[in-house]
Formats: sequence, structure tokens, C-alpha cells
Amino acid sequence: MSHTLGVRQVQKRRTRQALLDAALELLEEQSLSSLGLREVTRAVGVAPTAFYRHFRSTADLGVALVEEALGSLHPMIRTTVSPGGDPEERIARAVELIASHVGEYPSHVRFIARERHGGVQPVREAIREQLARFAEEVRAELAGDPESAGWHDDDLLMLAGLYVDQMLSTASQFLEALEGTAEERRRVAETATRRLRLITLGRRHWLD
Amino acid sequence: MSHTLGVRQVQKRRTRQALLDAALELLEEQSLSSLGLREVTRAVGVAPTAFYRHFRSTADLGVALVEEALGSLHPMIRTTVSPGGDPEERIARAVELIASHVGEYPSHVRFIARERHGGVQPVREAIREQLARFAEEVRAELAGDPESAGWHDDDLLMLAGLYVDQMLSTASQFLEALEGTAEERRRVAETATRRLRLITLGRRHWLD
DNA sequence: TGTACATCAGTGAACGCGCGTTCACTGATGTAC
DNA sequence: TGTACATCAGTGAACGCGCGTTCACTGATGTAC
Repeated sequence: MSHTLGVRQVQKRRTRQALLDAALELLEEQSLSSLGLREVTRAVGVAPTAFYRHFRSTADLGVALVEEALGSLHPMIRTTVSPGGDPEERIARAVELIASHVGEYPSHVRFIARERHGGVQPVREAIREQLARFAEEVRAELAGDPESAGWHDDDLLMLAGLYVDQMLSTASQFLEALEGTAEERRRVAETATRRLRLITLGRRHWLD
Repeated sequence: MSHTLGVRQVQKRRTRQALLDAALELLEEQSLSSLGLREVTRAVGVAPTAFYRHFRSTADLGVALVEEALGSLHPMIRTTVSPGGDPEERIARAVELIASHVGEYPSHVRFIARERHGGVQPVREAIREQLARFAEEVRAELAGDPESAGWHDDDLLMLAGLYVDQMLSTASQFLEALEGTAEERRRVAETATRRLRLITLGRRHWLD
């Protein structure tokens, strides 16, 4: 008994991934709610009917894309917020991490920003769930920080949500600046850094 | 010479408004990029070709909806942030104002949240411009606050952007809770209040 | 006030096109013996 | 190892449908005299 997949399953996975990749590229310039199944299969070079061997609908494909875009992000989020070190250094590290993630996976970031409030309910729901998980993970991480002594769990979750919102907002601003100048991107990083500094100050004086 | 419009112009405006209203309702459950011109005219009860007497395309209609949704909001934003009074009272007032606006114009709020990162470039651009104006107005208002003495203009704009982002985020959370229980809405208001409190604390200690 | 002409918001037929979905199929891969 | 049958990812024709856009039109409203 081996974990090796048969030729058939390998090929099926390949086609499925090709559909996801093609869809993501098409979604650079449109919303999921206007993405056509035939567009996607045409881009991959398979018959339209092949689509149904992998997804029930484009909404279903969208949910799969949410997993692809956000599923792998959990470990990264965790390390970003993890306590220890100079606060100013931690902020710089977080902003750089966001910038490099946007640079590496721009289509994923765009997809999430676009569909978070988009017109396809199951996809919105899937994103909402993943972001709630992020917030919970950040809360758990913050809870381990000595600076959080005396904080209510409610307030930690509030702060975690603020951080997650801020990450998404920053990511979306980096995305807009991606085709601009290096100077624009520097300004986005600078503003994001100051916002985090201000939030950190508020955090420090929360229990005053 | 009077400002009275002729019968023809009055009727034309009525049809145009009916198209905008119908589109906004259809956009409750889909994105602009999948909205069809025929859907809109069908909902109004005019011939598809009548659409072209008012808009070049659905994207053009979308830009008009941005003006309708955000254009009238400027005075409100101004008063919300205007200085004076107990900070805690100001925060409560702001959160209530957002809640009541979402309750009164849910479709407008949903439209802006959805299309801010949506698939139609001219609409995204129109929203971006209006939000930049909001941020600039908030900055100007903050500049008049004695608490802002010693602040750089850059930092005031950073804070203004944070407030605008926060308003939108809160509005979108109220929207999600709109079909939920009163308890859910209370929790959204509570979390929004605490977030603003934390930001206010950060603001107070910015120059420490 | 009345008349003759101009304007133009809305009409309705027509067009070519791409859509999502169905269906029976093919032929390579997998499995039982 | 070889054979006979089962599985199933991908095919290709066909369907009915709604789309955006064009065009010449109609008839109420507006304007000049």
C-alpha cells in the first residue's frame, strides 16, 4: 500500500489545478459573478463539459480558490504577530511580510479583496470564515504576550480583528501601488507602519 | 427665465432615476460586472434601447451610483469627526450615525463595499477618489482640533485614512448584521466603539 | 393665440453571439482473477 | 504475466436562451414666428 497516486488521479489533479490557475488569471480583470465556465475551459484548452468533472459551478471553483489563497496563510499570520523583540522591529517585519506576499501572490490577494464583499454568497461566506479563523489565531497569539496581562478576551479579539483588517487594507493598498512607482510603494509601507505604530500605542495604554 | 424644467426633462430625469433605483436593487445580489442592461430596463418597464438615452454602459451607470451613494455623505462625515465634547460621547455618536446610515441606505452601503475592489475599473476609480476626498476632509477637520497641535500633516492624513477605513469596515459589519438579531447589531456597535477607543488612545499618546 | 417645423425620449424588430447544461460517446487507466 | 471487464476524465454535438447593439420609427414636447 503506497501513497502514490495513479496516473489517472495525477492527471485529474493537473487539470483541476489548470482550471483554478486559469480562473485566477481571468479574475484579475473581472469579478467571479461574471466569470463564465466556458471562458475558463477555453483558457485551459479542454472541452466546456470537462469543467463539471471538477466543480459544480464557478461559485464552487471560487470556494476552492479561497482555500488556495488563504489556507496556506495561517502559519505566516501566526509568526507575524508572535510576541518578542522590539515593537518597532515587529511592525517593520509585518509590513515587509505583507509587501512580499502581495508581490508574490498578487492575484490571490486581489481575488480575496474583490470577493470579500462580492456578489457570490458561498465565496463571501468562505472568506468570512477564514478571516474569523485568522482573528482567532491572532487573539490566541496575543494572549501569550506578557503585554496582554489583565486584558479581557473580548478586547484581545477586538484588537486581533483590527490587526486582520489592517493587514487586508495594507495588502490592498500595496496591490494598487504594484503597477506604480517604487516611491508609491514606499509611501504605502510608510503609512501602514505609522498606522500600526498608532494602534500599538493605543494597545499599550488600553489599561491606563 | 425660470429654473423650471420642461415636461420632457422632468420625465427624462424620472426614467434615469428609475434605472438607477432598479439597478441598485438588482445589485443587492450580484456585482456590477455581471449586471445586464436588459435586466435593468426590464425591471423598470422600458425598452432595452431606452437605456442608451441615459448611460453609455452599465459601468457608466455604476459611476453615477457612486456619486449618489457617496456624494451626499460629505457633510455627515464632517460633523462626525468635528472636534469638541467628550471623546467617549463623540465615539458613541459616530457609531450611532454609521448604524443609522446603514439602516437607512443599506443598498448604497453594500454597493460601495462590493465595488470598492470590484471588477469594473472606472467604478473602482470613482470610489477611490471619493474616499480620498473623505480622508482629506477628515484631515482638515482634525487639523482644527486642539488635540492635533504639534502633529505633522502627514500623520493627520494617516489618522484620517484610518478613521475612514474604520467607518467603512464598521458599516460593512452592520450590513452583515442587518438581517441578524438586535444582539448581533449591539455586538457590532460594541466592537466598533472599542476599536475607536483604542485608536483614540493611540492618538492621545502619539507625541509622547 | 395659432401654426409649422424641430427635437428627442422611448419603441420594437432584428442581428449575431456566447452562454450553461444535457447526453451518449471514447479510449486510456484500473482491477479481478 | 495475460486476459476480460469496469471505471471514469475528457469529448463534441446539440439545445434553447438572453445578451448588447443597430436601426429606422413615432409621437409628444419644445420653439420660432
